[in-house]
Order: sequence, then C-alpha cells, then structure tokens
Amino acid sequence: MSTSVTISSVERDTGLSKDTLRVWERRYNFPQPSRDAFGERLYPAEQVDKLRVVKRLMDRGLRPGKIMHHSLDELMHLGRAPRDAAATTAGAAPAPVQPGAAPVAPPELNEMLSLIRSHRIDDLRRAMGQAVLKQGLAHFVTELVVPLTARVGEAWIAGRLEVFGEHLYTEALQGVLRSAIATVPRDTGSPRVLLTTLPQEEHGLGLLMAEAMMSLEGAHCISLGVETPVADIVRAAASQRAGIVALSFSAACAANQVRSGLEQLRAALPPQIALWAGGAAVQMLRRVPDGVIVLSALTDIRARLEQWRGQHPDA
Amino acid sequence: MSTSVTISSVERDTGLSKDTLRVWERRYNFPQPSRDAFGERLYPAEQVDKLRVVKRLMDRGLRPGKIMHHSLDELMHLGRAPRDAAATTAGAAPAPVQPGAAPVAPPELNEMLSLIRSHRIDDLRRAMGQAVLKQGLAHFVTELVVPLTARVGEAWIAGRLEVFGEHLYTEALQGVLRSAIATVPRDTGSPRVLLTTLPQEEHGLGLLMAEAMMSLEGAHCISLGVETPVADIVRAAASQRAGIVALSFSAACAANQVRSGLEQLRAALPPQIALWAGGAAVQMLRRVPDGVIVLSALTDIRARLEQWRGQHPDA
DNA sequence: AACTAATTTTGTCCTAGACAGTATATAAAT
DNA sequence: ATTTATATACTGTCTAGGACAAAATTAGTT
Repeated sequence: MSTSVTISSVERDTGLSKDTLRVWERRYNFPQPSRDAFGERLYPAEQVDKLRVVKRLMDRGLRPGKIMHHSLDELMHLGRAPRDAAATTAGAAPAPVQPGAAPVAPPELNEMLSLIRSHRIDDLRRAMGQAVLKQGLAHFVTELVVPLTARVGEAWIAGRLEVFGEHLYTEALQGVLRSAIATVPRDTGSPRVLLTTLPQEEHGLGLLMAEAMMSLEGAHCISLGVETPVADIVRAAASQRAGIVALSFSAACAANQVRSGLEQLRAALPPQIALWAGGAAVQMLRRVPDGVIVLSALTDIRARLEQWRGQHPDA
Repeated sequence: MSTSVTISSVERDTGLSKDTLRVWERRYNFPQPSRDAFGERLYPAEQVDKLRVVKRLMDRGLRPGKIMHHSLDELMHLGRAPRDAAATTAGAAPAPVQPGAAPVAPPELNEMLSLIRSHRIDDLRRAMGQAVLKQGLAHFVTELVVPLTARVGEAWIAGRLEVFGEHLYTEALQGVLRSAIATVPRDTGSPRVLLTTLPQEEHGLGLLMAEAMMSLEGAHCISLGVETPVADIVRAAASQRAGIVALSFSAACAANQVRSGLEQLRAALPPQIALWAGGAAVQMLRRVPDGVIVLSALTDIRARLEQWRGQHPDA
C-alpha cells in the first residue's frame, strides 16, 4: 500500500497552494483525499502524481476545468503533442521560446536526451562541455540548450522522464554554463546589465542563458540570482549603476503576476534605466506595460544591445 | 508615501504563510495591515520589514510572542548579539554551525565583508578566487565561507546590509565554488553520494559547500540541486547506485517540516543506503529520526566518510 | 539535580461564501 | 468576412473565527 501525504506535503511537492487544492476538490471533485482521524486531508500518491502533471500542463496554457477529469494516461498523451493539444483544446498559443527557429534538430540533441534518460550524468556533462568548445557558447545555447530544455519538459509530462532526470540535467547544464561564463572576461564592458528574477520565479536557468549571451556580446553582467524583491532590484540598479535591468520569467509564472511585477518595477525604476523581460511567460502576455522591452528569444539580445548602444553613444 | 502590499506579496517576501500572518494579527496585534476597498489586507512596507526581521530572529531560536511587541530598532539590537540574546531570552541554544571552531577571524574576513557592503562584486569574486588558490578549497570553505556567511546573515538582520548585498554575495560565492569543484576530478570515486534538498528548502549554498568537501575527500558526488520531492530522491538514489543520500537544511526551515521530511525519506529509502543531514536547522532538532546521521559541521564530513569506508570495505 | 505532569505557546487545518480578473462565447457593427 | 463590444463562465485568492496537536515552557515531585 502506498503512503498518503498531508495537504502541506502536496503543496510543497506540486507548488499548488492549499487554497487551490481545496477549491479544486470542491469544484472538480478532484483531488479526492481521504481523511485521517482528525478530519484532515490525506492525499494518495497517485493523486499527487496526477496533480503534478495537471500543474505542468497548465503551465503550458491548458485550463484546469478542461483537463481535470481526464485520467493520468490521457493527460500524458496531451503532453506528447503539446502544441496541437494546447491550441485545439484551449485555444491558447503555447508561445514557443524560439518563434522563428528552424525545427531541425541537431544530431547532438537526441544523443544528449538519451544520456539524460539513462541518467548518465557524467557523460552528459562531458558531452555538453565538448559541444560548447566545438560550436561556441552562443550557438550551444540557442541551438542546443533551448530545444533540449523544451524536449526535457515534454518528456517529463509524457512520463518518459523522471523528475530527478530533469534535476540532473539542470544541475549539469548549470555547471557547464557557469564554467563557460567564467571564461568570458566580465569586469568591464558596457552596458552594465543587472540580471535577476522576481520573487515568484525560482528558475534560474533562463537567467544563466541570458547572462551567457550578454557576456558574449560584451555587456557587463551583474547577476543577483533568483527571487529579488522589487525594492531591492531598484536599490541594486542604482548601486551598480546599471543601464539595463533584465528579468527572466519561466512558463510556470502566472500572467497576472508577471504583469503586475513588471508594472511595479517599471514605476519604481528611474526612467533612464531600461527594463527588459524575457522567457516563456512574457511571450504569453497580450499587452505589456509601457516602458518594458520584451525579448522574444535569446537571439534578440544581440540586436537589442546594439540598439541600446546606438542610443547611448557616451556609455 | 510608501507603498503597501497584499498578503500574498508578504508571504512571498517573508516566507511566513498567510495563515500565520492572520493568526499573528489576531493574537499579537501585529502586523496591523490596513484594508483596501474590498476589505483585503494591505501591509505597509515598514511592517513587512519588521516581519522579515522577526522571521530571521525566530530562525535563531527566539519565539514570536516574546519579540513581536519590540520595535524594529530593538529587534535589530537583538540581532547584533544573537547568541546571548537567544540564550537568555528564549533559553534555546542557537546552534552555531561550527561548534568547536575557534572564534578567531581570519584577516580576509573583514576585507571581504567590506567588499560585500560596498557592493564591489567583481573585486569580491577575485578575492575569493585568490583565497581558494592560496589556502586550498577545504580551508577556504570551513574557515572563511562559513564564518563569512554567518556574518552576512547577522549584518542583514542588523540592517547594515541590503537584501541585494546578500544576493550578490551568494551569486559570487556560487560561481567561485562551482569553478573550484569543477577542477576536482569527479567521474570516479567512492562512496557515491547523492546531494539535494527537500522541496521546502531552496537554498543551495550549503549543498555546494558539502559537495566541495566531499569531492575533496574522494567521494563521487551527484548533485540534484535543490527541492527534490521525497519520492524522486528515492528513485534517484536507486538509479545512481548511491551509498549515501546527503541533505542540507538552512536555518530558514521549520523544525517540524525538517523532521517529517527526514522521517518520510528514511522510511522510503532502502536501509542499506545511509541518510546524512546537515545545516543549521538540523542542529536545532531535539531528537533526530532513527537511521539519520547528523553532520554537525562541514568538518565532520571527513571523519564520517572514513567511517563509512571502514564499514563498506568492498565498495 | 532529574524526572514527570500540567500549561502555555504556536502553527496549521478546517468550512464555505465572496469577488475580481481573465478567457471564451455570443451578438452587433463595420 | 473581419473586427468590436457585451455577456457568461472559469479560476484563484481572499475573508472569518474556531479547533486542535505538537512543541516549548513552567510547575511539581521525587
């Protein structure tokens, strides 16, 4: 018999708030936890697994009311063809990270995906390190890491990859990217770019990719890591004399939180400091607050930096 | 006029749950948020600041009922002499990370602290890189990073350091540690150690320090990064043939969550796989679940690894 | 001084109603 | 046919105060 867990464990493991879990139960009759001797909810492991998949599908634009009643198997099939499923079921464009990118998969991609699936972490790290040396960092990031990360996410939903496989991948990639960034000279350069995420966003990979691309273009990157409160971003930008503040938003972010965060920050930041935003969640926004520049892909960075330099010839 | 924020913003920024915030208001009359047009709580920035400090002091063993009525100034003074204040006011041992460590501060410590305070991030990174080369990685971690991290935390409580100063420090240190770890050969070695944190714990610095110490001792470290659900740790340990699972808990973790997490994991993990736990939150536990080994300091790692090897001569 | 028992403190859980913001569907107008 | 305005449905989060167990502290006893 598998173990059941409390509502706070589920909140931890799925990222769904207790409020949301209770209201789903009320409205959709799922999840349906049993109760312990004190009348408190006890969630079976299978229901938690399904909740995780539901959460993930919602991050891709599907809506809970549409998918909650499907079985776990059916949900996994939805994840297998994420674009079409999302488009036909919910009518929402799932906002590919690279809109104009060719769908041609580089040969290394499948190789690395199979290394991840078989959990050969040391080989994966070696393969990625070699790819950086062979193709260069920029090409590695835009042509390999971006599609690979997308594939890893799809594989997870489809049940073809365990959660820890994704953790292993993230960790290995982070090591490779940080080493590569460290080899780029960075104590100088212009503009000075402050990189971070808002408190809701705990994923730092996008940030790291952006840092790599910007460092290569000669910008002076100052990363605060993830989850910096708005007020502190403002203080840091002043203290570091940043010309640009760049934020990253993964697909997991709620659209309204993204917008309100950007609005708050734009209002608090001096107008001469540019505010750039990138990542899947930003692409989904219908309208963007005034004074915020959207990076629709990592490849935009080069042109945007040149544009900035054209407008700031003295810097 | 300073801006006010909603209860979910406060939850994000302080780590205090909505339930806790509401019950404090009921019991201690603090915080006392105003209300917006819809009757929803609006917290002024000053109250959020105080809440952050209160949370931090509680992580050190103080109890909310004792400190809630003090002014922000008084609380900051408590933070200045954390050990005595904690011991006399609450009677709880604040569990120093390095119980037997000499209180002699190395000369580099104050130098680096002032670099952090003046936000000279590039100089800090350079200084730390030099310290690694000069003293060796192990000495750097145990004698410099550990006390420095503690001092940074104290300075933050006392209001002598801005939040983003801590972010800058964390980011720089992470870069230095990862580069250093990358130079240690790691595709081989024994035992195989799986490193991660539970989903509640998002701080990865302790993990990185442990990885550094273990790699230096010849262990084969496999890090999953932060926030891995219990079930996935179990699967990863099997897949990676780990002999040891090592978890890190920062001071910010609630004691009961730490215990329940360790119990769940110990129950799910095969008995022949050792479970090690380290970090400030673990030191505060009165009793530890059976079958869990507590690392009371980073310097314990060496002896524990030797002990393990003595018990597993075939590995 | 050491152990046990009583008491206080504290965080989390419960229910169930309300509402704003977004997304979709329908109707009207260009 | 395509756009634009309006209505309806969907969804997450907020509200209230009561309840209770686990942990921490104090009191009582040997």
